[in-house]
Amino acid sequence: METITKAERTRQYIIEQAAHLFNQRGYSGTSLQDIMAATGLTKGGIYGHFESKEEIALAAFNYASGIILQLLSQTVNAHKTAVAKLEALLDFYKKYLISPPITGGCPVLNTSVEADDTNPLLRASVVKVLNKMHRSLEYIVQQGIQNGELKATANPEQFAILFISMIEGGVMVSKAYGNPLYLNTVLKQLHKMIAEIKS
Amino acid sequence: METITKAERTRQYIIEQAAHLFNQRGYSGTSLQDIMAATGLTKGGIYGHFESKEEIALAAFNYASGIILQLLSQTVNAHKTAVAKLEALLDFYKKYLISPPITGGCPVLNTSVEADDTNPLLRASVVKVLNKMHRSLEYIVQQGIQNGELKATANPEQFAILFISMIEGGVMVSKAYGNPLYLNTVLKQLHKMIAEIKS
DNA sequence: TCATAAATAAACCAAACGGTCTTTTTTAAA
DNA sequence: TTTAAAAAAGACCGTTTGGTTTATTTATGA
Repeated sequence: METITKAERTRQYIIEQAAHLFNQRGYSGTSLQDIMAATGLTKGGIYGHFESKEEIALAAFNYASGIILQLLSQTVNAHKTAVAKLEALLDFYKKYLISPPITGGCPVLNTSVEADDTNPLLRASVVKVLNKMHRSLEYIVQQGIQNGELKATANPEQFAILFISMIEGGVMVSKAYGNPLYLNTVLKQLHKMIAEIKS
Repeated sequence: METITKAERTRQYIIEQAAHLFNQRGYSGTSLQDIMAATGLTKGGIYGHFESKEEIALAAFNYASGIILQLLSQTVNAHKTAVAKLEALLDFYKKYLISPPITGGCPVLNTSVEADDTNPLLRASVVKVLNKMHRSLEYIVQQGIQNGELKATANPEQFAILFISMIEGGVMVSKAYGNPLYLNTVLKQLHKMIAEIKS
């Protein structure tokens, strides 16, 4: 019989609450008091599950990025052809600003910007997630080429790079403006770019 | 005779030092102690010129974004044709990662991500700068169309949106990876897109 | 050169910070 | 139902936070 201890549940609960806080206010911008208020736990209760604020932040980022990766994976696996997979990803991001899975926008983007100059551990986690996204996109295009679905001249790596950069940029600018126009325009352009590599 | 008081010089000096700190560590991640250490001034010396940390942050962002806007303006004005202006901008950003004008990457990107959920004043400043960039790009394309240099079917607003989003995204991902590949690939794509709207 | 105003240093403040420790409460197996 | 173990509370720690105030130094126009 598999036992889920209270401790495991509480630890997970802290991670979930903290993930939303960190994603909105950043690592430096989130205090233990904030986490205490969000969880309803006291400092002792929290530090029974983690031994530092940084450990919470790391776990929170892994949780948040894990959710995104899982949703992306579901989206991709729900379709068979490369083109359908890619278009489904565009749809996924279209809904991103309206109802983000984690409050505060893209955790990869947010964490990356704060951590790249200051927190090597968090930065390493960000790179891992970006790599997973990159490889997944590259694979979709590669398969599409092998199937004859996409032109043999299509460049999987280049496509993956453009896909990720454009979407992250679109999310960032749209979030700054509080207006989905930027992301939507980027998504339309990506739609065109997909059409161009269809064989 | 125009007098530059010591106070004005010191105030400017504080702004310049703080701009680099804020751009690397963020607003919450930068303490008064950090600014004291960077300037060599004590708290009293600093607070003689500013009345809060937020006022320093605002001035620092305006300084940093002002430098970027000025460099962009110089780059644009150094060329006559729309295509030359746009290509010069790509060149400018190609050098961006190697030798950023302000340490820590793009102040618009960095400030936007930290401020969008937490600091309305800073967020408003970010939006102003993005608007200036947007209008400037739109104008270049509009002029290019009027000159007959660019196709009449070119969409100035759409182009401006893609230009900004793609570059910001490329900068962010390249910075996270510590590898210029992402930004360079985005710049190549923008080069293609410029070629496509040439008449 | 001198007086005055500007600029800075340094001591000081309360509040908030991340983190620890001991006591109390809750959980869950016997 | 008892009891040992696990979890949480809450008081406490030293440090750092942003910010103020007063004293002293430095710049500057008359």
